[in-house]
Amino acid sequence: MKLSHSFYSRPTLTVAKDILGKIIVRKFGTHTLAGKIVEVEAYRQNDPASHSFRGMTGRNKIMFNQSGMLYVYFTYGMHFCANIVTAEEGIGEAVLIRAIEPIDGINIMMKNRNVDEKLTSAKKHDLTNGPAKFCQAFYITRPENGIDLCGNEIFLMDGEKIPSHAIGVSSRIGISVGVEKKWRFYIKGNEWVSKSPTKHKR
DNA sequence: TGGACGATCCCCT
DNA sequence: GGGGATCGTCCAT
Repeated sequence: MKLSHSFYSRPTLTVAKDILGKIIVRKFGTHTLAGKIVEVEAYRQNDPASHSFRGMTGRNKIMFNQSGMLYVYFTYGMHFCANIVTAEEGIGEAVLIRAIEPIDGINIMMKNRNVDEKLTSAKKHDLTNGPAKFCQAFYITRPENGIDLCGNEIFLMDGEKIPSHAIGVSSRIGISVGVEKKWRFYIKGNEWVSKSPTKHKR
C-alpha cells in the first residue's frame, strides 16, 4: 500500500528510521523500478550540515515545503542526490536516501548506470549503494525536484518493519560539520549499505 | 563578478 | 587509501 502524507508529517528522525525497509517505486515511460530503502541520513533545521541551515535559498526551497515531497540537488559538478522532505511547511528538514536494495527493473537500473552486466555480477552492490548511484539508477535528476511522493510517478510503499535492534546508527558521511550528530540509519548487515563513516574530509 | 567548496564517485596505486 | 573530475550555488567583494 502506498504511504500517505501522514507517514511523512512526523518528526524527521522518526521518519528517517521508519523509512528503512520501505519500498521506493519509480515509474517513467513504460518502466517500473523498485527497491528497498536500506540506508538514510536525517538533515534538520539548526543543523550546520544541512542545506537549510542558513535559511531558504533558491536551491533548498523545496526542503521548506510541506512534507512528502522529493528534494533533489546537484553536487560535485556531476551528481544528483534525493531527499524526502519532512517536518511542517516553513521548516527545512529532509531525509537523504543513501542506498537501496534493487527489487524490480534491475536491467533498467544497469542501463541507467551504464554498467556492464558482467561487471555488475562481480560488484553487484555498486549499482545502488550510494546516494548519487541510487539517483542515477532511478533516473532522478533536476525535473524530479519537488515531485509529490503521494502522486503516481515516485512513491513509497509498505515494506518490512525493521525492529529497532536491527537498525544501525552512526555519524553522517561526507560532511565536515555536525559530525557529532548520529543521524545516519541503516539496516544492520544489509550488503547494499554504502560504507562506514571512517574518514572525513578537511 | 569571482572564488571557494561541496550530503560523491571512480580509477589509480 | 588518495586524488581528480566538474559545475551549480552561495556569499563576499
